[in-house]
Amino acid sequence: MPGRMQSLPGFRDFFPSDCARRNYITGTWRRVARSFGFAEYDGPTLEPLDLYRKKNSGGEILGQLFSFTDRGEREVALRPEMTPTVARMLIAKAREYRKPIKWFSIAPFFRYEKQQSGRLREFLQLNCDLVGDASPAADAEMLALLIETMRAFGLTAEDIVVRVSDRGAWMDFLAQQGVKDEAQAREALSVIDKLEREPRETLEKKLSALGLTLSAVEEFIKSARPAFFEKLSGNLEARGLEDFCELDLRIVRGLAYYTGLVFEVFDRRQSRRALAGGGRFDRLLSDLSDGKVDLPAIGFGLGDVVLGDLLEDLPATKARMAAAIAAAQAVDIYVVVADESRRTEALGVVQLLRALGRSVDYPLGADKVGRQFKDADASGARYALVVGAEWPAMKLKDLKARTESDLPQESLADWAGSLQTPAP
RNA sequence: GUGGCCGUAGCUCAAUGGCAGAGCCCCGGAUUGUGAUUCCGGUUGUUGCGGGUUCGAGUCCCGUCGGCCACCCCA
Repeated sequence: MPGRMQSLPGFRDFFPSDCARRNYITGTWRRVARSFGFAEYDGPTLEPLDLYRKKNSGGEILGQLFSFTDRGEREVALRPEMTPTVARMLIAKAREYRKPIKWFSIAPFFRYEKQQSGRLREFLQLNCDLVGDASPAADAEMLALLIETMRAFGLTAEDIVVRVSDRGAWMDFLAQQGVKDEAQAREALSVIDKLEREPRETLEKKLSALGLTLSAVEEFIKSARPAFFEKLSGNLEARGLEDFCELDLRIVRGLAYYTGLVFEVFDRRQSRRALAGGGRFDRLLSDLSDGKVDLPAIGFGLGDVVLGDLLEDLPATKARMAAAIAAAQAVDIYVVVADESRRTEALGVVQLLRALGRSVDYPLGADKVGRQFKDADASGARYALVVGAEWPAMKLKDLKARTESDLPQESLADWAGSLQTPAP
């Protein structure tokens, strides 16, 4: 195959079944976010490169940008994350919205990195942010939104875990240990972030350079119980969601702008990349607006790639997804034209059913009835409506129950109106 | 970006250095008013691409592109 005919590495074609799968995921995201009273927003796919050069993003993301110079000599980049965009939007119009501001977006993002399991160069992400409320209740609400989003796919507390940590507790600990400088604290957190990945000697060496010891760090992780966690647990317990959350101070996250609560969602069974991550960024808006807008905020991102892999791997979530995809691709009714001389009447039936909101398919040409029933079956239709010699009556066949009855023309609209519309 | 494994039909895969195959899918028929399961027939192709070794390469070698995995980091 000629190279130009292939999609670029890390980019996906969405054939109808892939599109149905994608819509299942994004539709579920949207439904749950709206159920929490969040409003959908979006921003440009292409942004000025400077938006990511400022200190708000982590350093690593700069090296992963799809960037180029446009025809107007502007340096631009495809967005690698939503937070800088939503921060700009919030700073521009923070005063127009009652607080707390609860916004979500579902959008494609781009990162130039070598693709592998769970990582592509273009991916979708749900971003949810709650702005203008620094209370633990706001933290709990965001965690509940994240958990409910996962639950909506059929995931349980046995499948996934939200590992919760607190950068504030870490900063207190570091200050207590004599790490006062902010740059040093950030350096220490990046070492702590690698606690499970690097050999002990390397960690010891890096920590001692900062005036810390590995044993003190490990003791803190083991025994510290930040006060906020009890409130969080209580709040989630009231919703029956406490089993999803665990305190795990090993989570610190790479991005520089996080200030307090941070969290990541993991598969409990397999070692997999994080499904979602987020945290509190109470100073970001102030920093970016030079103090003009000073609002606390908490948010998270949930990507479609690792989540999709997990949903495929678990039998229960896979079956649920397959059913949703089949339903999304099916039509409600297939009209069988059993007698070509009744095609005019059949088209009238099709037109009426569609006007009543049903999805309807039918043969464009004079196919044999057997062929039409095969097509009806393949279309996923629950019902076949046979228009033929008995007109103005029709035969109505329930393709699932394999039963058949008569349907007079005058009853058609009532019947169509009585059909159950499956939940989206 | 660095390293390892892999690349055969639309899909899943087979073929000791010796005639490129099977199943699924798709198309047609058995069946001119009844679909899940049957039976028959048909198209699957520059073996990712380019070079090399060889009488002969899907198979061995080199390069390249693509995929998977690890590192890095993260959704």
